[in-house]
Amino acid sequence: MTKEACIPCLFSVFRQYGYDGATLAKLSAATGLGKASLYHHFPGGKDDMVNAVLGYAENWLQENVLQLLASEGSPQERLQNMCDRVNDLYGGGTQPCLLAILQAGTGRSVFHDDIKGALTAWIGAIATVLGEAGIEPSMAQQLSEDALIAIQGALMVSQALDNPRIFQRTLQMLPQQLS
Amino acid sequence: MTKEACIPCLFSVFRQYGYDGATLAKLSAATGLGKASLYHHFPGGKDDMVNAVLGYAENWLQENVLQLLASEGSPQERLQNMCDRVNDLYGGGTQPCLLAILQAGTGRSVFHDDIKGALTAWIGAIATVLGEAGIEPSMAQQLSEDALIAIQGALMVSQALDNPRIFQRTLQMLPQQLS
DNA sequence: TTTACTGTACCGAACGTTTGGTATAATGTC
DNA sequence: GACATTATACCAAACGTTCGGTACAGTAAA
Repeated sequence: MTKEACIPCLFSVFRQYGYDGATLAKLSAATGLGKASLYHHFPGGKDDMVNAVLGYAENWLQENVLQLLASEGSPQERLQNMCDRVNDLYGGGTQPCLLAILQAGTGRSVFHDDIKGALTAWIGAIATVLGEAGIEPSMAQQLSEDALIAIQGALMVSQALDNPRIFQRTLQMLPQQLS
Repeated sequence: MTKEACIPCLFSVFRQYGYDGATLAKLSAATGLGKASLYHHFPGGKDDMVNAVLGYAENWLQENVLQLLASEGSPQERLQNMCDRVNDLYGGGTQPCLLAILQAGTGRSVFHDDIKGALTAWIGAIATVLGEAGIEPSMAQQLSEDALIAIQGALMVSQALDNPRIFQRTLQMLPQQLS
């Protein structure tokens, strides 16, 4: 098990249990590595692992969402493609958001800047697409924020109500709602 | 310090740090009570405290939101009043949501039914108002879900971006967006 | 004297972390 | 090719700390 290969395992534990809930025992079981082996790859401990997982998530976002938003095709097509990727990312509304669970609560603020940066980049990428669709910048910014509000809110409500359809419906309405 | 009086203190700790992050040391410091005193009032330990805090929150919701939605006045007025209360509840977008932080992550599911019930009641109360405004039931239900999606999503995005204005703007647009 | 409540001391268990060391494969040296 | 050395990946066990929780003596009020 190489370091790169075990990061997705750590990712799934952190996004399911959050920082405090993700114990070394769970992380060890998920990766198949002993605690000491985890410390071999991540000398900084849990914080080091979270940083690696956040980098992994940001990289995924960059390659699967941001690049796609900046690619060819009509704005409507690109937004629709983004929704498809987002649906995969969150398991059709059944999987929590890593950024959301690490952000939850104002208590821990160590990873706040990372989360803020990732969300800002995401919103900016959508705003650029909307700008290319002829929407004025301030309105494009606001609509992009609304898009992420809808995604994150629908994720929370869907999981609280045990109803992934709410999330899927929200994603489905998103492209036309943005124009 | 009576039992009732210390519940708001427990509330603020749980909604700031979540279940795992709310240690007995923090709960003791916030209430000014020793551990023995906390266990005198809440023999069931942390779970007991969370249940009390959830009951407190549900009661607050009932008296400050649901009753208001079912009161007199035009639908628009009642929805506007709800938004004002919600703005207070979440400190203008600076305070996390207890339900959201306890719901975060699929790991812990002990309080899931409580959270689901509270959210369902809230959505139902909004849907009733929209019904009285002449909106057909299925559409009213969907719009009400969208309202909670907007509230919860805006709360998360606002706090991640350090920008409470996003939350306030969302709340401000909510009444007209529902009709 | 009874009842309600609280502070102190304490417990076992679980926590994140460190230590000491093994197995293996690659690298340098003769 | 044979051998010593180094680097990497890994683990069992233990470390000190903090966790949630308990036992008990003491205080205050009725």
